[in-house]
Amino acid sequence: MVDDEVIVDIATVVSVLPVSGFLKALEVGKRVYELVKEKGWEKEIVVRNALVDMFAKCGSMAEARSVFNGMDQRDVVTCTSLINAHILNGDLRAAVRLCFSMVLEGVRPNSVTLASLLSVCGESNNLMDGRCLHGWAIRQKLESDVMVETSLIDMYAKCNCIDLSFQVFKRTSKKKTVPWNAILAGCIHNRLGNEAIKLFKEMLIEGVKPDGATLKSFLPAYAIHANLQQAMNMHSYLVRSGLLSNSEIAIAVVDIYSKCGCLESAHMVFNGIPDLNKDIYAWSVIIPGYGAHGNGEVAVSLFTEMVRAGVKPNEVTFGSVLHACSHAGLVDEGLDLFNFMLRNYQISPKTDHYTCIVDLLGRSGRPDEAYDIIRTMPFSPNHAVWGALLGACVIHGNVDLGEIAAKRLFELEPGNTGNYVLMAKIYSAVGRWEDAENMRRIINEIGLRKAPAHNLIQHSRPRFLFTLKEKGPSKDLQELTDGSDIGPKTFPAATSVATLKESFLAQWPKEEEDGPRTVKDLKLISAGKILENNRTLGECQSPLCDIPGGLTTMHVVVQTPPGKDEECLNWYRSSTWGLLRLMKVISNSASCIFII
DNA sequence: ATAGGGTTAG
Repeated sequence: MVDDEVIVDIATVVSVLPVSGFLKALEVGKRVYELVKEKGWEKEIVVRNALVDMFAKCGSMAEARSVFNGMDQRDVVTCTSLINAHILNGDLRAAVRLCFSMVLEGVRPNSVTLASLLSVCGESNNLMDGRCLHGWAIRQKLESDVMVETSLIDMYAKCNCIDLSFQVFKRTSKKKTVPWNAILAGCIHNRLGNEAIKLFKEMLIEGVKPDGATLKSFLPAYAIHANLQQAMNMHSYLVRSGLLSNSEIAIAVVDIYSKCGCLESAHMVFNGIPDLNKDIYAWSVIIPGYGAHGNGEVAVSLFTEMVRAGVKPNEVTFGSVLHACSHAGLVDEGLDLFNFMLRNYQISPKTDHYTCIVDLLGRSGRPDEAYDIIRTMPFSPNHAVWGALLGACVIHGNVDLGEIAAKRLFELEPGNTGNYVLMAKIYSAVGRWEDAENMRRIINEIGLRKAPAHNLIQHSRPRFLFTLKEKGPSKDLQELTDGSDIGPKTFPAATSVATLKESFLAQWPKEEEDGPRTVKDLKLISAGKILENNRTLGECQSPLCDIPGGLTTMHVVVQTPPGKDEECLNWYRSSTWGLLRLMKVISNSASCIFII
């Protein structure tokens, strides 16, 4: 366009900058910046926003910052762009800090801002920050935004709190596809296959149209279930609806048939995928499919086929093919592949790879070599690696190595009686009855102590910052936040409790008479500590609370004049304190608890 | 015409 002397306007540069960002084409972006300066468009906020975003997406934080700092006026897009840049850099703290300074500058975050922050909380399993942001969303009155709801559902599900996802989901309008997709994906993430299938049916009944993402989220439900009849029903639905021509969906079907143990059908669907679309993910479904069912030869030949097709194997693929080898006892193939991985791909083997090799060598009657591998591992072997060696020793009746492995396993998994069982088997096999009896005795002792089994799934119940016992939060809030604190607000950190009480009351406009009269009680979380009358009550674990500049969360009980609760409340809601939330009206005499 | 939620592997 420029070369052809077509007239370029602001819309042109604003359209081309996101493309530069997407392609990480920094040089192009810089040329556009030159053009912008030439034309004198730097004052335009849209243009500068697009520039900030472009530089950030190209990984050039310094230039993004410099454009940002040079702006005399910023809007929510400017800030969100830079927040995303911080997230891209893996710096959530910086992102949140920016979010709060944005509020101080008078720029209100919107659903897009929240969605970005929530999404990173989910990815990093950061439930604490996620909950704080939820609270913040409530106070910003953004919690009913469908985008925020979707992000919340996703965040809670990724933090393994599917119950909270459902609570948010319950409140959505249920008209749009995306929240459904989020809750379906959340169920799958939490391995709730039945629940997902039920929801999918509900979705159809409600008349919500499933899209490609819905099916991609939902199909793994059948892999969890591994019910062949149901799987075939779904398969025929996908054929009839034409959705199977979508390769990603076809790959999901391959996985379903593999999990159902129906490799013939799995392979048939796999063959139906165009070669060009057989990416690393497709191969990573079919190879372990054969591996899991003991057909190592096919798994290895598929692996070879994949490499020949020009798809570069990675850690995962090597893991599956090694597992297939160890499962099928293909010693030479497995060792060859292990060396191939080290030599040709510079992939540093992980614990799973070592487990396979130890298992392979050990079970094929080469336990000494297996032990050599363990000794030369670059990191300390975990229970799986020692377990593979112990298992091999059981097969071959190798007491000495068995004892070495068992000793480590007893330390690593003190509650796992299975290791003692295996050791007892070895002793029995070689006629060391007393030692075997000794193992049996220990197993009983462990049973009596009721030591937690090593493989018990730990439920990740949310830990609360604190709860208000006798004056619990109101029901609707409890439903959403489970009674826990819902997060910090911007407020000077070093303020004393007394000053806070005063300033709280001072918010009420002088000309109004019927305002809150006294602060009955005030609890404060400040700079990571929960304080009451300057005494530390406990640690606040949210990293958001010790952000420089000061963030404070307060619980306040205020005495308001009879009949004036609502009025006082509404005023506080719209006041400069702004981020205020009523927890509970204690009695008719109108004392209230606020969380700020 | 600038920011953007749900979506793949062992």
